[in-house]
Amino acid sequence: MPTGASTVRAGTEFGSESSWTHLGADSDDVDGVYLFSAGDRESSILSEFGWNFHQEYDDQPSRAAAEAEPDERLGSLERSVDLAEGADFRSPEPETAAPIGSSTSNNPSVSSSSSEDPPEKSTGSGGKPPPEIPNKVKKKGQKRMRQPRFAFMTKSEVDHLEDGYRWRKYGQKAVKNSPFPRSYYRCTNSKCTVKKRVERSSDDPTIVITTYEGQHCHHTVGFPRGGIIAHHEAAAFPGGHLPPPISKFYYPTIHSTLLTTTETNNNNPDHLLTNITALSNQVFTGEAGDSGRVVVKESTSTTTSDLVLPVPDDQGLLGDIVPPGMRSR
DNA sequence: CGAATTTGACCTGCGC
DNA sequence: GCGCAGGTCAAATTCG
Repeated sequence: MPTGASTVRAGTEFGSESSWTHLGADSDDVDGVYLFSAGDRESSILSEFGWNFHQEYDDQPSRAAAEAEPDERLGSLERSVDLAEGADFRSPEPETAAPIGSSTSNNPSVSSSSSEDPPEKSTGSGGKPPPEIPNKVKKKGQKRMRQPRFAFMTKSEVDHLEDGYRWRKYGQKAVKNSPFPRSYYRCTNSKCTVKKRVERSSDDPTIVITTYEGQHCHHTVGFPRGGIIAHHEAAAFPGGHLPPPISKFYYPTIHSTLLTTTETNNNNPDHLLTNITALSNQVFTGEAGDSGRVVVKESTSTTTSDLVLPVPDDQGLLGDIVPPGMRSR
């Protein structure tokens, strides 16, 4: 039983408030160093990435809205979101064109795309259409709009990571060039259209790639344990309806532009190493520090900077991972 | 018995 | 237009 997470621990900050502090950036585009520390910053940081969550959540709408700074940020955000296009990580940018910058003025990509999807989803969600109403019709002439996506690469033995939401599997498909199938899940909340895809990397079977699409319109149902985290996450991701309110070590994902590879070792909880890979080919490598933070170095062809990521208490670290055999079903 | 999962079929988008 | 691959549906099956 894993306990002494010397390298990774901390948590206190998590218990209460938290936020990311931008310590500095080496380059204009690159994120600088972010420190998780106080409460308000988070929203600003989020806005840094273009996330301005203020819709539907009364919890902290004012704050989010107030601090949200659309404009410039949005650009990158949306781009990242698009880049995150999970389906195929090989294809750099599926449809970057559309959303970027277009409706950014007021609605972050998130809302813009969602506004677009709902209608489509409604019919489609159900999916597809009852035989009588071919959705082809509606699709005609209009390219299917996708909701923002976030992809996470998590090193884990478990395919389906606990993220505080309830999911219902609605399909599974064999993936080309990969011996591992891809599973499709949909949020069980009838009003929620969020979907997620889970697959294992063909390159490294130990890596689980989870792609979230859309935004939750409700709170998490709660974590198996360590509800605080869930709550916290919700805070970290304004509105809590962002796809990523997942396990603690998904923090890096707050940087929506990144793909994260988090390694969790049930045998050695002390070892929580996170590799963050930006979709833009920027490579991040990280190492757990005993200061309760994970320092992530970003290596790009042009610059290098550090990202200091918060690491929750060790207990929780593994707690969110559902051990094999413990899966809900 | 209701809910969740499995799985083959069908639909859609895209490249050739 | 055709074929391929991804995505979704929905009936059947399994599970709690």
